[in-house]
Amino acid sequence: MYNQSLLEDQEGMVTSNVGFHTNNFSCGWTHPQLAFQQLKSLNNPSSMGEDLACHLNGSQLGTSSIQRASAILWPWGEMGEGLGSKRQTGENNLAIAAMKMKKVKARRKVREPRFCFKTMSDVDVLDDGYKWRKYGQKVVKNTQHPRSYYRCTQDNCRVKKRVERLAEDPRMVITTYEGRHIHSPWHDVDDSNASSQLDFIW
DNA sequence: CGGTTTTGACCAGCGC
DNA sequence: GCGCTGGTCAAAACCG
Repeated sequence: MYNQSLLEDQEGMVTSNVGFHTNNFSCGWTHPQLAFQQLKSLNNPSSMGEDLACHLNGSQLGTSSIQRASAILWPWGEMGEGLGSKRQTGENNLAIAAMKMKKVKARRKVREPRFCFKTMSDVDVLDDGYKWRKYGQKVVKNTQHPRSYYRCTQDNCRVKKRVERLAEDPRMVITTYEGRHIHSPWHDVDDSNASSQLDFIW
């Protein structure tokens, strides 16, 4: 059901502001990777490799996990298409950044898949099941909060993520993932039973 | 002592 | 060409 609406809107979207809408789509994701898994299952298998963004609304974030969330989903590559009327929003600051990155990546041949989560949280770094090492921090223009850069600690895994707080609402944390893990989450290593539930790589 | 974080320097892309 | 900006590097500091 959602799959249908996603695809129809995705194809039809040219000028809408934040892509296709599945407002208040409820789900019981407990981790960002599960959210992504859900996202992938909703999407057309042929487009599973596309960059995707996941905007989590009203999530209750404990110290380490998202208990529940509603979501607006949109393909990352289309986020910049209809910025016109919403240029002032935090969502579109993100979209503008995405558009800029798209340009950069278009020049460089390799374009890693990306998607982002926007969550309300006191903590900057969500426990998404993977281990990350911080490799940089940067103050981004027009924001009072620095952006942090992380890399997956696993050998040969080149996944990165950026973490920043929304200027308009510092309670909101934007986590952007880039690339796909070539290994299972650390939680799986600790608990082999969990691997059957989190059996995917992104 | 090994892994992680911090932070200033450096680099590449973009706009003017 | 130049300045601005975002992303990355790498040495030093920090921590368990």
